[in-house]
Amino acid sequence: MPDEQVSKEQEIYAQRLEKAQKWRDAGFNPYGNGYTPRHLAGEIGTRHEGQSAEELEKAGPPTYDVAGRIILLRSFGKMAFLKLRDRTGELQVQLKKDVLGEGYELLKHLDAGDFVAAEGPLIRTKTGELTIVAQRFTPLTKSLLPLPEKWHGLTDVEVRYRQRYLDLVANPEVKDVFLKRNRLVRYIREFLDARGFIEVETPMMHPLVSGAAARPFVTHHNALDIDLFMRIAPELYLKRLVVGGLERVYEINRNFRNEGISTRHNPEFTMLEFYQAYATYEDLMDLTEEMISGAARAVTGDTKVVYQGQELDFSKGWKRVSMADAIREKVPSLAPEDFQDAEKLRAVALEKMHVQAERTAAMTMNAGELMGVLFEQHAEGTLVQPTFITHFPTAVSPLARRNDEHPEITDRFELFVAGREIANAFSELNDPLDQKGRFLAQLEAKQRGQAETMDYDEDYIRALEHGLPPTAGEGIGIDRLAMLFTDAPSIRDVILFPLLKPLPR
RNA sequence: GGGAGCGUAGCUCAACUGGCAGAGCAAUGGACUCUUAAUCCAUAGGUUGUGGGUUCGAUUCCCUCCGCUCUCACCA
Repeated sequence: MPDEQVSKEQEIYAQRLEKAQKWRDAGFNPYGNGYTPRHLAGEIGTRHEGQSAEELEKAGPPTYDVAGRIILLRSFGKMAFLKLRDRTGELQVQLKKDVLGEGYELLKHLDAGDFVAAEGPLIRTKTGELTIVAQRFTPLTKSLLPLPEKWHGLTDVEVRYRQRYLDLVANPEVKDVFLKRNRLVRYIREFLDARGFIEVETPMMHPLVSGAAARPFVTHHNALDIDLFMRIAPELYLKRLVVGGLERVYEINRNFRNEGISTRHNPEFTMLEFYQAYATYEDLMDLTEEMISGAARAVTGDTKVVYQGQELDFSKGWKRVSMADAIREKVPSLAPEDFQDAEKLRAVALEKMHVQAERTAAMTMNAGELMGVLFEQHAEGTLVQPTFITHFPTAVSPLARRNDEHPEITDRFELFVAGREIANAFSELNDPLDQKGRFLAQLEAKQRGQAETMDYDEDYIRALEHGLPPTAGEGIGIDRLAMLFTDAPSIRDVILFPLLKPLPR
């Protein structure tokens, strides 16, 4: 590294190291520990919100002791204002030479980004801002790197995701997103706990690929010398627990799918899955309305939520439409009986397929699979308001119970909002012989070249043979729900550390 | 993986048709005891993502590679 060519960042770094030394010279460890502030910025602000300068003065100004990061620093020679931020809010601190005496010299060695503590009486300044006049001032942690610019903040999305800590400092609204996400998850836990569900944790590393149609990550255990799959879904484990008598269980945890990344897909994402014995998929539609409309209110304050410019109404009474009807609404040429006719469905599906690989795959699909394709092609994206789509083909529902009247469809629904799948639920298939056949059909689909298929899970069949009570289960994508409630255009905005390609070196 | 776009100072952004790389904030030195993007004076800060090519001359045009964004495919 050439000595003459010192970058700006290195220059600031060196300057700040020197300032840290000045702290030490003044008797303060720039990386010390053990200071416990007695008050919080936000609480002070709330408590004295309505009080004028005179009222504060008359009552005898209360003394407060706060600590936080300096996010703004303005010096006027013999006086300076700092703005401190802690976890509850921001508060201005005034440093005065005539109050602090020698201690005021430390000001020269402060930067925006440093952590400090200040103690003193609370006043209102001439411009009306609540301000602690520091009588005691304690530097706590020296920051060696400069903060992003105060006015424009940090907008480079790559830096925002890679260095989320900087994003949180520079863009306070980011914190609100994750507070809302936290409120969402807490609401769901309280909702399910109140209904007698118990929260469990099932394996993340699976010997088999099961529970969903997706490509897995493969990992290896050294001591056992076996390959394992990062789970794509917890489904089969949770249902084993229902077999064991845990009649209402849920898990909120990560799933991993080795697929593309987009504004709606992160390789690891958070799913709620819950299972309720003696319930049907129709019961779960009611429960889902209750839970999600309640969550909308708990998180945003209203059941009407504006997402990317369009109002979504989560008030109960959502539309319930069969998949066939949803397709027929967009493709009127299809008659109800056509959904048994693979050739007819294929002809319609091919109209919208232009990639050769896609067309080739369509050639071997059966009627049920083609119906799924047609739904995605024509209907899915148009479902803006919360809508339950029901009666999924059995061919694309390997774990769902067949409908009693129509065995080619299942007792299943998915919830769509803003054109996206948010939830997937069904009455569980608890007939072990039928389940065997469905697993075999998955193997057959794999033979045909479908990459996303489930393995045959012998132990799961054995569990079913011991008896799974009539049960309904559901999975809800927490990240996507969080997107809707925080008006986030990208899933990366609701995941603290989304997966990015590592930078070279 | 395909397509489109982007990458300039620590941050936010300029630089016309190819002609001396600039501003604001941040930084440094100075003035200032009530600021709210404080103000004023001065100073410093760059291998224009990387590597190559065209050209008298490249931030600008072409190609390689790296990263990001959007989009299609896959999926939730």
